[in-house]
Amino acid sequence: MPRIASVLLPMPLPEAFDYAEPEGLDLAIGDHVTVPLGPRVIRGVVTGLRDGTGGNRPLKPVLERVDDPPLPPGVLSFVEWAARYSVDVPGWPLAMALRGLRHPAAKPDKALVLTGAQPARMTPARLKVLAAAEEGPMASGALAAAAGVSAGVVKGMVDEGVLAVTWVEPDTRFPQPDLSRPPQTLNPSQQASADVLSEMLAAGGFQAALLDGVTGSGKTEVYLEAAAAALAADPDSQVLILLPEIALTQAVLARFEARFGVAPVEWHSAVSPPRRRRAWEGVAAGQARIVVGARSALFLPFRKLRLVVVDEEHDGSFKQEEGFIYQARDLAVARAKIEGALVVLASATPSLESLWNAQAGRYRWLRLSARHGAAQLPDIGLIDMRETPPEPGRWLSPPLVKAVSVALSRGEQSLLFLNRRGYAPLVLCRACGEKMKSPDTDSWLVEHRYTGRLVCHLTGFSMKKPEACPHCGAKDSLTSIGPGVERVEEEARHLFPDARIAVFSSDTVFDAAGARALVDSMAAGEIDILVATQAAAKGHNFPNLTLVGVVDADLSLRGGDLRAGERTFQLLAQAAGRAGRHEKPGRALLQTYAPEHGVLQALKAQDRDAFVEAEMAMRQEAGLPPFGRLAAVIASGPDPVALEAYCNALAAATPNAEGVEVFGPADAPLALVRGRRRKRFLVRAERSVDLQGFLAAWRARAKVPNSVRVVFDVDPYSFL
DNA sequence: AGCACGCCGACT
DNA sequence: GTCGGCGTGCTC
Repeated sequence: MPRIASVLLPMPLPEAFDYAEPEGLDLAIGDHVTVPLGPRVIRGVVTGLRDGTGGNRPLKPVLERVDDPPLPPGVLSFVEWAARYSVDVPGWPLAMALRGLRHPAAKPDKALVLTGAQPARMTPARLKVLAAAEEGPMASGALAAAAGVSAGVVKGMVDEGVLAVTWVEPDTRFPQPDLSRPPQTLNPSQQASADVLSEMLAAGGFQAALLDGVTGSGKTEVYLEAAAAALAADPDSQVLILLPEIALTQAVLARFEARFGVAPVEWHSAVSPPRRRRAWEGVAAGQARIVVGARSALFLPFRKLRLVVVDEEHDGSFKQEEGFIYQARDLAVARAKIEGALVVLASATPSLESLWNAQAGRYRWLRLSARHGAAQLPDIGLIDMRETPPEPGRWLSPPLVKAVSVALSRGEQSLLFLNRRGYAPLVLCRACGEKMKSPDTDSWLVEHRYTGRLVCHLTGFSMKKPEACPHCGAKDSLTSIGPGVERVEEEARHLFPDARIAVFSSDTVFDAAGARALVDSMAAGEIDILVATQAAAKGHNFPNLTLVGVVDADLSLRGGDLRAGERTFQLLAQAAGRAGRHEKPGRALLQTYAPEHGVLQALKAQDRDAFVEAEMAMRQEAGLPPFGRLAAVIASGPDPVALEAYCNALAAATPNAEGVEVFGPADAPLALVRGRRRKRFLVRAERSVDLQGFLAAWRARAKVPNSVRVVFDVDPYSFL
């Protein structure tokens, strides 16, 4: 009976294509093959085999099997799962899974072996060569060096037929971890956590744990012992440690080497293609047993993955925002589930999602107690705006202004954080009290002075700021109420005319390059005061930053960007880490009208549990993650008219679904990227809703015109 | 993603 | 009169 092979190709095709299996090829699932696709020949992977022929339409045949290590079944399931989760084609995650194979396999090396023939004349030098050659095949240079003779001696023996050329496979094996090394000394808290992880490993099957402990509590030692346990339990088991790309430093790798006697296998963007090939093959062969990598290491072809650790699991860089969009922390859990492995999420400031899972008992919650002398949060002060208010029409209170000027006088940097774009969040008429609102929602229009417009951040509606009140007709009566970053910048320039001041928001920074440039400039000390909505997003490290002023702490607690509060907390925790290491102590000042509020008290008291509880309550009330689910749909294109038309069509095609709300289209966070205008929809769904199903149905309903590109982003992280 | 087929401007 | 621009549509 002839067979049909389903072949998945690393391309944006909606599904695997069927090909006829040629007689005698005897394919297996996971095999790499080449297949004809239209006029060309493409590499793909066999994902299914079944009896049959093409039927009415004859199938093209698989051309040949490619001699690369087959993809293990877990990877194929994972690829499929990841595609559905991300509402994207399976070809993209497959392409990620094949990323180690772009470089050709290592070719065999030339080596010399003894033929058994005796040399016509024996010399001391030749004797030494014979002895050295006993060790096995060796390259001629290495043989001469081993024997301590010149290359001429070796060449003479080859000419005489005493040595012959053979080809040997290059030794691409990785050295094995030394599991006989003594474990590290752990404190009781660490030991208890390590013991629990060992028990979980011993129990086997998919399980998840949250390893939760402040900086300095020794999370790394704990998961290193878990790794040792996983490796020792089974000689074929493999361990994957995921780290944020920036954390993959030599110092971190050295800790692994110190524990296991060998360097771990590295996998990140800076690894060269030949090394990637080697790592990929080592992982596929089950021979690379400890892999330390960035998020894309998740797609490696592990055969017997027993432990996955996501260190700094709260870190925003685990969210891949371009190309194939995914959240590596979430996919790590999925991969572990597929492989029946233990997944450990580790952080000093866990994401609310993970804490929620821990609270619900889905993740085993391991809390490490702080070590003596561990870094504390920075000195956090609350400024009661009722007691020390700013001057009318100003937003920086006297204590904060003083702190900034002290930092300036010491040559240190300040960050003024206000999570609000534009100049003023509200414009109203002094004469009649009318608030300027968006026509189709009830939300306030935000004044932008850079552009002179009033903008609705939810729907994208915008209008020129009118001269007269549209309601009562009074002239020059429109007043800007409240601060945005533009207004705080204006005030800072007024207060500190000589300081170097920059603004970081999506209105001043349009693309990744701009963001990079501004962050670098800040890190290099070229900015004294950074007014920012966004800079805290990805945990940048500014060594000379000693003052963080939160202009409106109440705002970041009220919502807007759902992770604002979390990031504020993480920012402060990060400043704390520095305060412990530098001679300059970090300091945070939070301006608030409600210093008695639970979240602020929790921050001031450095009580994370109280902070989390309050934050959870707010998310729950707003139906935001983890209590509800979010997705963004971003459409972009060079032609604003075509883009607008497509967005309208997409809006009209919104499937009807219970428990799902769709907002937009509005201008996207980065409204202009490389000449392409961007629009965004936001989708909010209840947890019970099949969000991916909804999005897939929606995506299928509107044909995308050529000039427009659409991206579906499940669980988005960028909001500004 | 590639690559072909398909209809409208400046050139050996 | 042709060569070629890249718009759109398909690839088992």
